[in-house]
Amino acid sequence: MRNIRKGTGESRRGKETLLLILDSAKTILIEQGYSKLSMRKVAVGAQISVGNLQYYYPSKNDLLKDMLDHSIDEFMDEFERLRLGANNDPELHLKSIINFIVLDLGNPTTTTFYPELWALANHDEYADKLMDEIYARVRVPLEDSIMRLNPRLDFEQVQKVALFISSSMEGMTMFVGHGKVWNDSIQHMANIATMSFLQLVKNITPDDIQENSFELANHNG
Amino acid sequence: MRNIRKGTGESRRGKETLLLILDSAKTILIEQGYSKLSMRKVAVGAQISVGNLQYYYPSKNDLLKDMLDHSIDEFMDEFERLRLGANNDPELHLKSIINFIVLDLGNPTTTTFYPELWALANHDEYADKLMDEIYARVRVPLEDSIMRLNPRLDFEQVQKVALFISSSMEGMTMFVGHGKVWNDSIQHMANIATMSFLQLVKNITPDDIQENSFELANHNG
DNA sequence: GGATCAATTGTACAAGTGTACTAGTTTAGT
DNA sequence: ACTAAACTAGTACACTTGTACAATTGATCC
Repeated sequence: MRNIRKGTGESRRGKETLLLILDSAKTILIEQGYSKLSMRKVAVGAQISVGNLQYYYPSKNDLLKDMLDHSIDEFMDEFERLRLGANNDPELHLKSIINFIVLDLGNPTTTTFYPELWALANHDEYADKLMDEIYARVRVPLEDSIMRLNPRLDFEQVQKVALFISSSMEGMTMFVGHGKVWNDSIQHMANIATMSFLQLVKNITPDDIQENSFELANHNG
Repeated sequence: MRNIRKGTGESRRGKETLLLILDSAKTILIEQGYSKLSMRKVAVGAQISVGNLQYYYPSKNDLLKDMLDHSIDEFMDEFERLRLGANNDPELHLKSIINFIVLDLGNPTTTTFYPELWALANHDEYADKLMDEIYARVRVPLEDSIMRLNPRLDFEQVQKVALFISSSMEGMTMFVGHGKVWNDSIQHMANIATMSFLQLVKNITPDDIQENSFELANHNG
């Protein structure tokens, strides 16, 4: 709630409407996509008038910002809980993170919200900055596990392996997410991911990363 | 050009305008996102009148369909060329596919077009069907290589490993794509991907995939 | 029991939207 | 040269959009 009009949403009643608004906006984004998200629809969804909506969020952009913040906080809260209950064994910790993230893709909200965010980030500076922040935070526990499992890597290399693992999991969203063709296989995908990432982390050497590109695209056959 | 009005775009001149239209629409989708894509803007971009645009595409939806078809065909043509020049060695073939796809993510068009498509697929049936078709075709050469590199897997398992590899690469789009924070590391990411996927394909067993989920989320510590 | 400010409503407007429709111009075939 | 079809432009309409604004209700405090 950082983008509301100053001195607003401070009473109990005000806070309730604020949540109704954010919930309505999120629901519309998820069910209909950003192109169908309008102030009027949000107002209807929150069962308030357009004027009242504008009292809280003078512009659509202000609403969008807060909605993104709010939606992402919900995920980060859950993720933080997972971090706190971290296992001392880095391998088990890594496994639990992988399982958590991949299975979370099956959540209907996650399945549709994040692709919207990625598309938005290509044209909206705020969404772009927000994305960087979330995924940087998601990578932290990954980096920690990788570092401990493979001391040969320097931090820059650890970062890149963590980035690979994290982005790799995100990519499954469009295929194993809720309602997607391969949704039934989501647990199998989590298994493959676990096995694959663990082997990667244990066996990768600095040379594997730095290795020069071999020219294949041009002279193959 | 399957969704144009019947008996349209058959003269040389007509075909030219058709391409101008599709190009304009694609440019707007990439530069401004789907929410800003309007018939008027497309007409301006193609330097024709709205009326003329409607002559080719009676409805916005018809235009959208053809635009998606057309944009995807461009990628598939390139990809098909890669397939035809396939190496007999399945390992080299796999490597070349990985390198091609990952490095293609750095293409500005790819970077922004595909996230738009993924978001669209969550709310548009046609985009959803189209996505299934593209990625199924991308998976074919992957499945072929995997099958030859690891005969222990049955076809269903091969499919899942191919799906994992394919979706994994797509996930990098938002991080190493054009203009993204990690774009400089795109070749390193391709290296990690190559190393990781190759090890996965060679070493994975049917048991790794089928394995029951271990319960970690609930009782950790 | 006013005073003060948060919360809510309703209306209004300019700009943009998709699309229907009419009337022209250009092109190609005979 | 005539004709039919392909192509192009322009206008019009009903509807949605974001946002500005005035007016009213509600609650809280001294």
